[in-house]
Amino acid sequence: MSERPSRPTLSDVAREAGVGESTVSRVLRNAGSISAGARARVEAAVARLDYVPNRIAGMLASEGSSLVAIIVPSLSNNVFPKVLAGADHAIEAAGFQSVVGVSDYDLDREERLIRAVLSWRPAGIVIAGLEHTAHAAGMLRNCGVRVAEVMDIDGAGVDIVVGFSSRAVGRASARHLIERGYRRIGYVGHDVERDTRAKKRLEGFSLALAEQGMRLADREIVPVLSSVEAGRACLANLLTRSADLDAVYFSNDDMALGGYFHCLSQGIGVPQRLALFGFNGLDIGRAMPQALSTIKTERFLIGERAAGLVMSGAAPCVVDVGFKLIEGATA
Amino acid sequence: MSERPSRPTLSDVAREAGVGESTVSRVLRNAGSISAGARARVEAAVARLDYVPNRIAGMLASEGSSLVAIIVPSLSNNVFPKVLAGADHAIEAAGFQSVVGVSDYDLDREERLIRAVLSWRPAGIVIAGLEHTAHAAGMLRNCGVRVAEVMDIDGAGVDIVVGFSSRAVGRASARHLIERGYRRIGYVGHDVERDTRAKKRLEGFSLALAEQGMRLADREIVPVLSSVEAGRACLANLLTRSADLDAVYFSNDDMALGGYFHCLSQGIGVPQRLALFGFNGLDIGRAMPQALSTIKTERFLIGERAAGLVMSGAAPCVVDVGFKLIEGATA
DNA sequence: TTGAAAGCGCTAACAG
DNA sequence: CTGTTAGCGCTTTCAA
Repeated sequence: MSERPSRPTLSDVAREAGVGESTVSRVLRNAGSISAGARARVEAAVARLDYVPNRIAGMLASEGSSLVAIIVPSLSNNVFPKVLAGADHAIEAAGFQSVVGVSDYDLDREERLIRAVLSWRPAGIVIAGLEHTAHAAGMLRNCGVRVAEVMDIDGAGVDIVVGFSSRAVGRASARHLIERGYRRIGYVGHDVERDTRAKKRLEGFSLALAEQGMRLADREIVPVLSSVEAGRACLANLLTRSADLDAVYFSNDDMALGGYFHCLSQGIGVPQRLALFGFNGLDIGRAMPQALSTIKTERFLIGERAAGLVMSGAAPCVVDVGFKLIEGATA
Repeated sequence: MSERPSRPTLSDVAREAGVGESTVSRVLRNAGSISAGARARVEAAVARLDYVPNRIAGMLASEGSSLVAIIVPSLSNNVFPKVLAGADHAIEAAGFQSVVGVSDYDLDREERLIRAVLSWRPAGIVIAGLEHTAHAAGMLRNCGVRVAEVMDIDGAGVDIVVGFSSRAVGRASARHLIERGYRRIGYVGHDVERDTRAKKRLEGFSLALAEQGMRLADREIVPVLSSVEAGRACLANLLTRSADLDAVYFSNDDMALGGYFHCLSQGIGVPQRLALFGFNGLDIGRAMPQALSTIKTERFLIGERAAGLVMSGAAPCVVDVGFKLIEGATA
């Protein structure tokens, strides 16, 4: 049974430096005013003991958390890692720490995650989307912690909301295709039940078509996460059914890239024979032989802004960061 | 000055339920044995007060952390988000929480992150790579916290190491190309100074060439993060200099995909005229018109294993999860 | 400018 | 099975 040589504590430092505990605490936090001598002695002691403050104790004593929770549905494509990176960037810059949770697009799991992170008494929560279980929404509303819901502004938020309108994205996409003269438009998408933002894009898209007296000619939706492979397979299916489409709207760039690959391998001319339109504005789209026509959003910025707002205690608000239509060569 | 209606505490629950604090603590943690009646009363009180335990206090009291820190260099391509997802999966399953840090491939920043997460007294640290500043390595060694270094086993680890040999990856890649008869092989890569694993792959690759009396015919390296666009531009540059190459080894799949796009747009036949070989085994490679020849690694698994090992208090070890060469259609 | 002391909310002996 | 009682390591009055 060996004694675990537990780390030095603040009172060890105080003893070593020959000062009181509160003095050590003050120099560590740069608070109050300390004499040069005391400060020097404390700093020397800290160095000598290789002291690392225990923020757990600090948080408990001060009631002030310096953790910010980030809850995202997935890390499998580039979208949420970017949001996470942006949020973490702001969080670290503020001297806070990120605690993350991944819900796998499962709202019950998300609820459990919220409960779990709440037990860490975070300074704030950044969470993707506006849709939550009733209970989760209640917790977010009443937990006394600032929350920023990100990536979607189509709906009612609990507190701070930072994102863009998915419905507007869908509408803009449809208008672009219509303007370009496409008339027999199909849709290729992934799990619309779980990815509510993809669903909203499709709603906006359909609405804009309807405004012109048009409608989707056909659609192929697979109940899985988006992926390049899924996009390729889906477009293949769609075209066997509806060979006469002149354009396809994809649920996102990954799916669209898959569709593009299908066209390449089948010798389907893009966009003459078939136009393709995506969503996200991933960098990869710009490097394709033909730049992908898509809509770009600022995911890093959204994460950064959201985290900044929750930490700064801003008033509840809705920040629409907008989006940008990229006229590529595929539509 | 309004009173902040601070959250109910465990002693509130105890009072409400008419039991002692430790009883509440026991039912909350499922520890010891409690009478059905007491348990019921406590549970009712918890529900009535909407009580959320304060794990900050819990950690401080029990000396047992339930945070695990994950430090990665980047979240910009799919590689580390996958590792993170794997680690987080194991961490959540164990009832722990992930705290993350992103070092941006900057070792000084990484050192600061280590110091920061250490102040949270995590149960363990999962960190990418074997290379750290001297000071960071010292902290990892002496902090009394289990650490798992991931994604690389070519070098000396501090404690637990989970990954694969980048040099072996490079060697296997070279052997494959040699076997296939390629003789004028070039290299296209990204920032080798910061991405030490890419550097090790290149070393292994060059070594294997040397064993056959061969050497890289030419190389094009850009001092930026890898990206599809960088890969495309680099290959273009390389080929203007060395038009007679018959194969190119890329620092990873993103770069290789960019190279493939260049070939497509220039009508360069793959692999007849130019063979391409990548690294990572991203899903996208399988959906390309011609499947990308590459080496696949299990990133989710690596994160999961690493987190599992640090949390379970396994003995220091090196776990080589290996890799798999994927014979695609590009080389 | 400094130190002493009282907690922060919880867990972990230790008695009953 | 259950309650009482010390702390965990730090911050924060409050005096000095």
